Amino acid sequence: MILRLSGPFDLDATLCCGQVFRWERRDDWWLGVVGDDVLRVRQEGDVLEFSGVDEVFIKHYFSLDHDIIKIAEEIGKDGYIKAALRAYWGLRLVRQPPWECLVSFICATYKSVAAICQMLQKLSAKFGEGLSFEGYEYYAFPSADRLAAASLAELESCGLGYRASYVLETAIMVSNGRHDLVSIGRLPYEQAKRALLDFPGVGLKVADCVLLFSLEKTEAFPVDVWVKRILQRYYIDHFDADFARKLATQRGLSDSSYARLNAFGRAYFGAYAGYAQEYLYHYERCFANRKLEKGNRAYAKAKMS
DNA sequence: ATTTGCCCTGGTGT
DNA sequence: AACACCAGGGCAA
Repeated sequence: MILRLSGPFDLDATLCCGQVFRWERRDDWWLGVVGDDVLRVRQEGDVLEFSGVDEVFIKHYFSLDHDIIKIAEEIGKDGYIKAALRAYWGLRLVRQPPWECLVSFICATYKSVAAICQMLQKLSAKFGEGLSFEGYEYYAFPSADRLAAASLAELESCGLGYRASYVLETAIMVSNGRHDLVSIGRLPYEQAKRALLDFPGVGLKVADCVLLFSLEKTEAFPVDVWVKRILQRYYIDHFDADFARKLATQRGLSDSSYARLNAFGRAYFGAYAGYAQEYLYHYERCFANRKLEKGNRAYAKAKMS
């Protein structure tokens, strides 16, 4: 099927920016499993070609209803974010199934993206329902019920390490029906965040990722080591000297420091702070780090405000 | 209220 | 080839 895009969209950036882990490239197609559907997509200019699902699904999953131009005007507060917007223009948030998203980011702690992909792949192959699509075998992401019935050893065999018990306990909580992700998603941002913190393995950062990537809280602003670095490099003037020194010296990121950086992101970028976070994050990881030398980075900073 | 050490394991670079 | 090194945090002491 063919869909002519009416707004900016960059499929590659959208799938590579660290929000999803179960898409793979085969030739010039992207293949993914979403819920119980296997689908493939490719983009050529303003034409999106796809199969496996209908147009309504594609528009919803890739957030094609979001007005990127308006969002960019709203979050484009300075030269640095504008450069990121330019570099990956058309990057969009994906509306992921909440359960898979929750497990993904519980598994993501202290792991590289490649390792996260592998853990989720093993989990799906071991516990997920088999789905065949155009001659290949795929697996749906296992339900909470299925994972709740798994043993700790089985989960560990998927490479989860100490995350196995977090996933198991979380699966049991969801499976019991006492913690419903859809209901949590209906709460306002702060309340939904508090509710997510009940799950073992879910701290402030994981909660913000789940809120942003699957519960449609576009104001969520996850702060990981990359975002912390970005804020230190380009936005440090927005914080007092004491806090700046604290950020530079403390090893990880305490809850209070997290809360401050997170609050800044939401106050500064506004209702679509999550979009700002994704553009900044992807830009810093893929573009600024490699292609820009220190001189250019200083240049980018000089262009701010 | 904050800080510190530990958690498992696979990917990546040398 | 084998072997450090460490990664997109959370938790408990």
